[in-house]
Order: sequence, then C-alpha cells, then structure tokens
Amino acid sequence: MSDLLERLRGRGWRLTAQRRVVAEVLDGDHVHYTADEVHALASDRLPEISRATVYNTLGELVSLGEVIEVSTDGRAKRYDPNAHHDHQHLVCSQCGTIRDVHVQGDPLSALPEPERYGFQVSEVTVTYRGICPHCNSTS
Amino acid sequence: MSDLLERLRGRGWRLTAQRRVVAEVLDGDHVHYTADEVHALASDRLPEISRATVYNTLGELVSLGEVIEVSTDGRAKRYDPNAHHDHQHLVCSQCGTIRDVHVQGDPLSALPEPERYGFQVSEVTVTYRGICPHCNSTS
DNA sequence: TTCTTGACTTAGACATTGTCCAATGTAGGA
DNA sequence: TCCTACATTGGACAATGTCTAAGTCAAGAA
Repeated sequence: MSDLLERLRGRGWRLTAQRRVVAEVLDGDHVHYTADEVHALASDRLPEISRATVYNTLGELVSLGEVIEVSTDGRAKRYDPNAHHDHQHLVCSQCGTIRDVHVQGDPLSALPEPERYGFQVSEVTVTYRGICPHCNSTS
Repeated sequence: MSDLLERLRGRGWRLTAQRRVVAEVLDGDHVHYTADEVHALASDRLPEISRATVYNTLGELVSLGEVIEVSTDGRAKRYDPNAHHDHQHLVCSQCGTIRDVHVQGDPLSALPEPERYGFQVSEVTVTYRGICPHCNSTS
C-alpha cells in the first residue's frame, strides 16, 4: 500500500491528503467499489473531499495501471485495485457481489486467427455469472 | 424476422406499430445499436414513437431472450439480436465497433470447481479488445 | 361491424452516474 | 519562506435510463 504511494510519487504524483485517502480506501483484497462508494468511504476520513476529486483520482489510478475499471452491469463502474495479478470476475446475478477468479489457460488463445478479422487483439475480459451461495440459500 | 414477430405474438404480445418498428430496426447481422440509436432509426419510420416505448420494448425483448444486452464500455448498453447463436464480442478500443466472434471450446469449463466458491455458475461472457483494421490504418 | 377493456404508448419529470469549469487552495522545489 | 504549477472544490451540465398519469388502441366478444 505504501508501496503504491511510493510508486505514484516516483511517477511525479503530487501527494495530497485526498489522493492518499482514496488510495487507502482501495487497499485490500476483493475490493470492487463504485466511485460513489469510494467517495462515501473517503468522506469518513476526510469529510470535505469532493466527488470530482474522487473521479479524477480514480481516473488517474486507472491510467497509471494501478487500478482496473470493471463494468459488470450497465450501472456504475467499479474499481479493482488487484491490477498486478491477472484475473477474471465472477458476479452474482442477484446481489451483484463480485469475486476475483483465476481461469485455466489463456482466454486470448481461444480466439482463432480467422475470428480476429484483422484486429490487433490485445486484451480479453471474462465475466462469469451465477448465483452466490448466500443468495442461493435465502431464496 | 417475421418469425420473430410470430414468436412474440405466440407469447401473448400485443402487436403494435411501435413494437414492429423496433423489431425491424434490430433485424440483421452484426447489429449492436444503443437504445438511442434504435430510437433514432425507429423514428425514421414512425416519427412519433417515444423513448420510453423503445426502452420498454428492448427490455421485453431481452426478458424474452430474443435480444441480448451488451455493455462493453461503461456507456450506453447495446442490443444484439443474435441471441440464438452462442457467440462472444470483439471490440475496437478506439472506435467502439463490435463484431460477433466464436471461440474454441466452452469458456465455462475454463473455470475450475475450486474457483467457483459455491456459486451456481450459469453464464459467461468473453469480450476481446483490440484495434480494428480501419483504426489501425488511419493512425 | 362495433364495443369493451386491459394492455400499450406518450411526454415529461425525475434519478443515477459521470464530466467540466472557474475560482480557490496547497505541495514541494527554489 | 515564497512561488507557482498542479490539485481541489462546488455546482452546473451531460448522458443514459426509469417512472407515472393520462390518453390510445389491438384484438377478442357480441
């Protein structure tokens, strides 16, 4: 975590209280907050932080490759700090919970050359959907 | 296409001019319009059709499994009438163009049991991203 | 054919999520 | 300590989607 702040400073980031708080909120495993959730959590520690700053900071973290933007439904994007370990997502169709998962093999290789239509394919995201144990037991 | 209208009528759909026009707009291969695009195209044929009706009709077509909802970016959802042939999507990261593609093997089987965390996994979407030939040549 | 009725459509208000801008504040180097 | 370029703020605005009350109409009944 302090690693992250150090890396960012190394890249010329000016280290402000707001940015520090946003980075702290995103620290942890299986974190997939929306921008509004990040803003709410950040406000707990720094009440005067503005929405615009949260959006700006999240955008920068994404540009720098420190955080991944995930949009599983058509709703608000979510931000995933687990950017340095290749992974995919498993989403509960009912409650929306997200888990990071790891697949066998490289999904990129499943797309044959003739199915690439001349694209320079560089990235693939796989999203699994189903019912989580909790929703399954309470329905 | 008239197949579609017949199927829908069979399911108790009341056949209105508005629904017919929306269904016609969605007819074809490699169609991935946003709701607003559908509305614009439908308005060409039926100027007084309202946005709400387009949203309603698209929602119904999705519920009935006749159309698939695709959200490749965090922007507007797109509607894909190619619902009866299993396929995935290839998206140009620059211009947003979408192509239907077919992968080798079943992506569902790439997720091992211990990586399912008790979920009843039922669905998987794979989205490939890259630069399309057109954007590649003009950049 | 005409009538009837419940489903459908409409316009516009409203909600959610995200972006932009001008004014103000401040981190960090000189 | 002072400067200044960069960061933050609040609020207006934009894009997309949802909801509601009132009016309209498709299709079965008579």
